[in-house]
Amino acid sequence: MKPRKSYILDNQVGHLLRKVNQRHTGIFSNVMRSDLTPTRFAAMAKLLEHGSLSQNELGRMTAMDIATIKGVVDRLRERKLIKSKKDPTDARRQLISLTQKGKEVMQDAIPDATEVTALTVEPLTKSEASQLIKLLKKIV
Amino acid sequence: MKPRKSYILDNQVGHLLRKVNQRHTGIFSNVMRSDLTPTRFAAMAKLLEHGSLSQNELGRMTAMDIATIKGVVDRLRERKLIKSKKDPTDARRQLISLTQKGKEVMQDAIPDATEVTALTVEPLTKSEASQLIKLLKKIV
DNA sequence: ATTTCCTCATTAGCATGCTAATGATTACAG
DNA sequence: CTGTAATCATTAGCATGCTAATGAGGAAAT
Repeated sequence: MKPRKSYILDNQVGHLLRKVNQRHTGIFSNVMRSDLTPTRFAAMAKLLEHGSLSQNELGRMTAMDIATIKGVVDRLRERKLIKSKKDPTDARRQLISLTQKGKEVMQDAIPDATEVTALTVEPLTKSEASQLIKLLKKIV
Repeated sequence: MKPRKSYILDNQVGHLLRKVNQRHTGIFSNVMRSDLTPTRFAAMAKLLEHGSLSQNELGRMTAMDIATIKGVVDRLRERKLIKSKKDPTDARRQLISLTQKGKEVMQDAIPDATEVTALTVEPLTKSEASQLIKLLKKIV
C-alpha cells in the first residue's frame, strides 16, 4: 500500500506565493514615499505608458477586473492623480489619464518602485532573481 | 549621461507575484469542492496538524495578522468547521480546533489542494517547479 | 430599422488583509 | 504586592479582489 505523503502547507506554491506577496506589499508601503499602493501604482504606470485608456483597458493591462479597477480609479481621482472624461466617440467609455500632479508623483514613484523590486529580491543572487522572474512569467 | 532604464511593469517581481497569485486563487476555487478559500484551508490545515491553537498562534502559523485571522475563524465557526472555547489556563485566549465535520471536510480538501498545487505549476517542468519553490522560500 | 449580441460601467455583497485604538488579562520587575 | 509591560482579542476603517445582477450604449445581420 502506497503511504500518502503528508501535506505540508509551507511547501505549497500557493501558500508561498501568498507570503512572498505579503512581504512585497510590506516593502512597497515602507519604501514608497507617495500615497500609492501597488495597484494604484500599477494603474498609473500603465497610464503613463499609454496616455489615455478606458477603465476596461486599464483593468486588463493591470490584471484587475472591472469592479476592482473602478475602486482604484475612484480613489486616484479623489486624490487628483488621474482624471476621466467621456469618450466622445463611445458614450459607454470613460477615458482615464494622468493629471499633471499624477505625472509629477510618478517621477518620484518610479525610482521608489525600482528600489522596491531590488529589496524584494535582495536575498537572491542576480542570477537567481532573473531565474525567478523567468519562472513566474512562465506560469502567469 | 546614463540613460534611465524604462520601467516595465510586467517585468517587476511584485506585479508578477500578484498575477501568479491571482492565477493560483482562480485554480483553487475551481478545483476545491468544499466551500474553502486558500486562507480558510490554510487555517484548517494548521489545526489538523497541531490540534488546538489560540487565534494568535493560528494567525502566526498561517501568516495572517490578528484582524484577518479573526474574520477567517468567525466564518469557519459559522460553518461549523471549527469550534473555539476559552483556554482554562489563560482567560485571554480562545482555543480553536477542528470539529468532526471539519476533519471530514479536510479529508477531501487535502487531495484537492494537492491537485491545485500541481495545476498551478503545470506549465513548469518538475525541476523548474522545485526551483521555483526553492527561490520563493528564500525570499519569504 | 429592428433584433440580437457584445461591450462598458455601476452597484451590491462577500472575503482577504492591513493599521490603529481599545480593553482585558497575564507576566514580570521592583 | 504593586505598578508596568507584554500578550490576546475585538472593533472600526480603508483597500484590494472576486462574482453576479443591472442598465446603457454600440455593432452586426437581416
